[in-house]
Amino acid sequence: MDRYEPLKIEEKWQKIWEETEAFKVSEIKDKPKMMLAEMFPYPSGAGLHVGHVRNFTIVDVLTRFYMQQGLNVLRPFGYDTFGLPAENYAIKTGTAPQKVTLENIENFRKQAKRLGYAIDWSREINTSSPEYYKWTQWCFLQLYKKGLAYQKESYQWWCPEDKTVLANEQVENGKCWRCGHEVEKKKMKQWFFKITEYADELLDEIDSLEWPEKIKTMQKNWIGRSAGALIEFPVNSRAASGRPVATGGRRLSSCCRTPDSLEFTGNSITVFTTRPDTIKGATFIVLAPEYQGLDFIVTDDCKDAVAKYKADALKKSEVERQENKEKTGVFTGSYAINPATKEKIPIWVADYVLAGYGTGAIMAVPAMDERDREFAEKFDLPIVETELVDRDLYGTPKVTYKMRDWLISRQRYWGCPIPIAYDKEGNPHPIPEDQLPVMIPEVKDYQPDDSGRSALAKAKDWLKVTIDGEEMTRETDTLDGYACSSWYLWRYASPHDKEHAWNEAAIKYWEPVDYYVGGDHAVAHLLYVRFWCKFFADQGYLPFREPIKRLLYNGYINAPDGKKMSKSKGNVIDPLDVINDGYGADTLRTYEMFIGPYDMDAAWDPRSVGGVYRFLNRCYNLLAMQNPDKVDNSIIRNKTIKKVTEDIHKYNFNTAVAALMEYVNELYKVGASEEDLVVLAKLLKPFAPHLASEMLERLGADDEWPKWDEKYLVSDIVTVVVQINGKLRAKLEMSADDLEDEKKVMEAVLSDKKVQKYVENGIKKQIFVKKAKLVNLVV
RNA sequence: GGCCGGAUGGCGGAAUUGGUAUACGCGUUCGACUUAAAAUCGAAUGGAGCAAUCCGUACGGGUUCAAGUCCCGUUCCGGCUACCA
Repeated sequence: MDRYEPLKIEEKWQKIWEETEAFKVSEIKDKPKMMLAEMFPYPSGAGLHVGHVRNFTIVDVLTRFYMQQGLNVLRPFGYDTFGLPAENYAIKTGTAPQKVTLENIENFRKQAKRLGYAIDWSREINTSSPEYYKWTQWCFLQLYKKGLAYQKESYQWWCPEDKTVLANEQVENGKCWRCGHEVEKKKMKQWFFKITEYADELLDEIDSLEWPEKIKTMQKNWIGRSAGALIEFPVNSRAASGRPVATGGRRLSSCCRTPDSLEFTGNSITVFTTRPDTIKGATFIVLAPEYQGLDFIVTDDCKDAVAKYKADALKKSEVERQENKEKTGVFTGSYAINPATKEKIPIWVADYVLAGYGTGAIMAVPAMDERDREFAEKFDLPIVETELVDRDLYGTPKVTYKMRDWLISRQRYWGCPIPIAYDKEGNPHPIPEDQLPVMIPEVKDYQPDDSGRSALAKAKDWLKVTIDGEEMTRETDTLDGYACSSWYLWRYASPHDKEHAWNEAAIKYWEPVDYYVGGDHAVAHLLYVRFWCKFFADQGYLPFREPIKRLLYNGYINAPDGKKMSKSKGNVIDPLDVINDGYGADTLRTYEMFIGPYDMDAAWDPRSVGGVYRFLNRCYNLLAMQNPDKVDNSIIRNKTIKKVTEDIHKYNFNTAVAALMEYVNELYKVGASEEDLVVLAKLLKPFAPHLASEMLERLGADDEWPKWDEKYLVSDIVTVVVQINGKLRAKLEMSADDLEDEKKVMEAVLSDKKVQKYVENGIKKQIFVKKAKLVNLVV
């Protein structure tokens, strides 16, 4: 008898799939389509991780399931290749990121092929290839043309030692990750995408998506819409009517001469509040340290104190702000007039008010708001209990969002260059579309220089560009990697199109994506793709407004000890080791589907891997144990078809595998007919495609998904459960026909000796539940 | 602090949504095969008890003929978020 040798079988089938381009698809008009994708991976040097395997296998199970059902199924693959690790490696070793990236892709591809995924390899994409990022730049230009890509001064983390801007994740405990110097916030000009333009639509359409509630809620909270009002508080000696009131000893004239902004003259302060009805309780005003008109408001006496407070606040790291919630603040010396009470109320500066939200100014109602009360108590400010007034009396209605515009410029080398150049006056100009892509120049040294700009600034020749006959200097910032992944799903439809980012007809056929699977980026990426989709739909480039119909958010796989796998802990399980140890890819795949519900975290259990291997081994052994005529397994066979089909529809992959195990155990006991085995192989194929293909070949069968026949699922004999006072006391066998007649059921129940013992003293109440095949007697 | 999930044998997890708690797998024990081991196959396996029975889904109440499932309260664990006015 031959033995199950997974590595041999897998090599054979992988070769066949490769040579026949088995999963290459194109648009077929009269066939229903299905498109599935995982969140494409960053191909790190470490190669495939067991987490990738779980993610990719979920996609593959669904892919093969729908293929076997006869749909035209596209399952593409790609690589998200821009990013920090490659750049850091380049800084350390001087190796070009381009080179390292291609090596990593090569390795990743090889490993993915060892897992037998039904990928259309002709559609592979790589975000750092010029053929791809040309179109990322094109997308940027479309947003720029419509005013949705813009520049703005904003406060950024800045390392004074390295003289560079740092991303949030590069700040560790308030210190620069490279040199350890304390970082501070610095005002700098940065590029943004105006995602806030779509805030309402992004929020309102969430409910229409077949996404996990968890993710939907996270996105809703992130967008954070709240309805309130803007209320203007006149400052200092001027009341709303212009009537003079007592001043706080401050010379008004000096502040009103130099306004560079109409809104921040210092004549008034506009606050945002969700509770305009509590205005009578507003006993002071609080401004954010970065409040734009602050200089016009502070009196000379208070100037130094406020300046010091502001400087300290900007130095405060995120961590410090989190750890220390003790209220701090300083008085500006000025007063505002509460328009409702006409009272003079002091204006303070405190970092518990955020510059980026609302107007950066609040009216403090310590009687109603916990934070305001804390502040009032600490600084001995008045707390006035108050009755409510009409919401619209003193303000104008205003909706605000927690979501900010998306900061996209990065001072990094290894990213997609922003296709912009500056004239001599420093005005930005888009690079003409026919000059795309703006290639990433080669440099010798990848370390950012003293200018605080990315290493792109070192490519002196590259910097110069002529547009419409005018000499200009290129932008040296690159795009956030999330920009590259905001449109890749559409590139999959026509990955080699040289004329367009995506082909209209192909998009119309394949998309939106039917299933998207991943375990990360709940808000960032998954919000950005939705934003771009709506934008490009508005420009007429996309025929839908939501890019992803269904989202599956899978859990992580942890180390056997339950902790996160990490190199430093030395608890990483390498999926290629599992395969090469002799278990094979089918065992690995099936195990990761069996490990637990797909959306829950799970700990790797090496011994359970063996259990799945034993199961596949038994499947294989059944081939030699055929018992063609003697057995009739119609009941369990049909039951299993139904269970596995329905479980896959519900993404209950773990119980689908369990059902297959039960089926195999039964066949092992009583023997299997050819039909039993064909069905087994077909149902097994999404999980263990190599073994199933081998079985089907030997059985001479195709892989068409089997259907169950309901007639085998209703049996003639049923078991009726008898409870006494809700406790199980007896089980009776009776014919299904008798079950229809309550009288007959009760007769049978009461003639049972065991039951009789319990009902000697009479029955108070009897309940018969036909659906549950259950009788409950209350005695 | 806020929001959202969880808590079921020695372990990972099932349970048609109120109706036989612990499917399937791991582990453990016993048996078969073997000179032996591994592999494989078979049987048993929530706890207590000789037994009839009793107790069991984090804890305390409640609703119901019937609760892992519904309601109220408590504890613990995980995720996200973090002074958003």
